[in-house]
Amino acid sequence: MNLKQLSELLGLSQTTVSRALNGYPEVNEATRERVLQAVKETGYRPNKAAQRLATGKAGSIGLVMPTAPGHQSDVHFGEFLAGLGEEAVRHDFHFVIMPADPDDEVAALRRLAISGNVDALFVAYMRGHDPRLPMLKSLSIPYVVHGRSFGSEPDYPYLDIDNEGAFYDATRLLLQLGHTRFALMNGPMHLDFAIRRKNGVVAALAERGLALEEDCVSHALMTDEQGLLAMEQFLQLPERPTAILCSSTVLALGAIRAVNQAGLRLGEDISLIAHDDVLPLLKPENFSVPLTTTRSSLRAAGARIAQRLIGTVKQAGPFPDQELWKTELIVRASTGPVPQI
Amino acid sequence: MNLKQLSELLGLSQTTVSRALNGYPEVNEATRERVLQAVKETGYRPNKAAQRLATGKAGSIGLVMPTAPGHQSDVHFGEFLAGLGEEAVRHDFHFVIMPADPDDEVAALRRLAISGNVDALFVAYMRGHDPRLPMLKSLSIPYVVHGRSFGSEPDYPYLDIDNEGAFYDATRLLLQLGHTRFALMNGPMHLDFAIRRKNGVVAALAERGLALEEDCVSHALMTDEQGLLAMEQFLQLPERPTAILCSSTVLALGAIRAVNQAGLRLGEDISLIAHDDVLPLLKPENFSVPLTTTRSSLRAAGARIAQRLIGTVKQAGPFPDQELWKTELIVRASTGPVPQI
DNA sequence: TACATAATTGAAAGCGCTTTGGATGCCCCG
DNA sequence: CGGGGCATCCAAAGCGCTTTCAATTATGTA
Repeated sequence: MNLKQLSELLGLSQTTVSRALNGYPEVNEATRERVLQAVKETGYRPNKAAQRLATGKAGSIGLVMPTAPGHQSDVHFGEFLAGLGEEAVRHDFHFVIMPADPDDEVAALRRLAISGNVDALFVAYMRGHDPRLPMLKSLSIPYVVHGRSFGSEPDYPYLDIDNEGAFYDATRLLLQLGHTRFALMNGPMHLDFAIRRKNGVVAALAERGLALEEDCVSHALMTDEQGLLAMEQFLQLPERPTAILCSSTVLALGAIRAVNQAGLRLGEDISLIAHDDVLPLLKPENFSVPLTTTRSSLRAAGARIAQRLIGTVKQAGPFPDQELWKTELIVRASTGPVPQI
Repeated sequence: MNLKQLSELLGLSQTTVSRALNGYPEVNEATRERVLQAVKETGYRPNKAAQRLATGKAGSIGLVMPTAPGHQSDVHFGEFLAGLGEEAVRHDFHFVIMPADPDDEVAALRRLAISGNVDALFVAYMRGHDPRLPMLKSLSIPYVVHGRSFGSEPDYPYLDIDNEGAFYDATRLLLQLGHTRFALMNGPMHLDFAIRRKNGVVAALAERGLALEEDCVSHALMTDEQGLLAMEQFLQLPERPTAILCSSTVLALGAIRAVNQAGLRLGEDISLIAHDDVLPLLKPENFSVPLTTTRSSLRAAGARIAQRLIGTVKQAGPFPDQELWKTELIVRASTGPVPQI
């Protein structure tokens, strides 16, 4: 059933039927009723491809999903998508997800943008000097970046959390508790948030004349396995750190295992603060020793970005181009005063 | 830059350019070269919407993502998507994800199918007598179901794991270890896999003349919180179960916390077997007491389903309509002989 | 009553691509 | 030397929708 058939059935022109369906005012209410009724009876649905071709609007936002046979799927991805979806469903928007080899992201994003398949793009996993940025600027499709790109002029639309501030605050708390030996379990070094978090730690330490030693920093994928390995390394250092900053609750999971296996007590021998993306799976308050965290909801960020993206496409008022969300520092039991030796 | 412009630039007809691009044989090799060269220089990309309208092929597979403000995002979803993506990227397929309120899934799926936006559908989270099945059958779009629907004639294309067999085997192992008091921590009761897993347990117990008491079964969302709660319930029963079957490693996470909090030792006082979907985040071998599991990779299932879906769309040979994957029973340290009292 | 104005409806022209059904020119063979 | 066969190429007709421009009818006013 297509528009033509439907309009013939009703004895109307395609024009009128189309207008009736799309809520244009210049159509008689009685006629509109008749059309709506017929739609209900026939189950007619407009062909999206045709609609898109005619209007240029796709009703969809596009994103690239890095994927490859060996590639760890990212727990955060699902949660973020849920946030996007929460908002998208209200506007009858959908997502076009282009899976792409992590090495091919720039090209994949480009293909997606030019395909005409999407109205707007969402971009994440930002790196320093991210090459996608100049490419996006040269295109004329709206986009919002989740995160930022260190080293690039911040003149692109983004939503980010204050990573530097979060880790600065966390470090200060630990300093106030008397800790002096710090370690940082970070995400992959090339990612923007990792750079900023490290800067936050370094800045807070510097205020006390302390430095962050190279062997007290790990950069790794955010899995619990890597957390375990990194913590094991830290625990073997001659000057074992007593304060750990951790870029994810997932890393913390492994780290805590290492702490336990070493016979140490979390919150007493070792203090740990992790960044919490509010993954439903891993609630810091549910850890056997509840975790002190810097918190910012990934899901909320997703919803907000969807709102901006969709709003822009629908030309619903201007949105702030740059947003920087503060994180909350929530103190639980994994932090305590530095142990007396 | 569109086809028309490109062809004018080349002094060729749209027909020829289109053919050159799509690999048709009736075009001079020299001409094809010229076209390809021009494409490279101009950066021309065909408009997907137009292509789709003309061919009816979208190069995409569609899925519905249940989502709502309160709705827990499912850890398994991301992993499954990664599996789909792994295969899709090879064929330049993408996904169209329609977020939908969980109560609106049937309608959402229908909209998605009729939209012309997708070539094939993927369907999951099957329930008993699932209403989506008759709807899908009435449409003429290819689809593959992940899981099955208890109570419906199994004449639809699916890929499922042998849930009943998995839990039957797991239960038998525990029986052999001498356990007689069993409990089952299951997923939501209306979901197909939950029904089958329960059946598996019941069947194995029945062979020994044992029954599964009602208060030894929990049905809940598969989060660690629910795992904790369910286990706490079990531990308070007058005849405390010594053998626990668990539908997910996520549930197990919470369950083990409850076990520890009660001062019991996993693998000694309490034996536990969990089903492992091979989530990268939660490796059973990394639990403080490594978990005995029934294993089946969600990611592999995703990849296989994508393969079938894309293969069907591309008419690349016939695929088996029904596939039932066996699970592996992997014994680790969370199971042991029944404790002597 | 006559005419300007508002309310409805339609015909037809795209949107950018694929594909059918010819054309055109060239080579080869009888 | 004429026509069949082949290699190339093209004009134009859709695919199913939106939207411009124009036509028709109903309404109101002087």
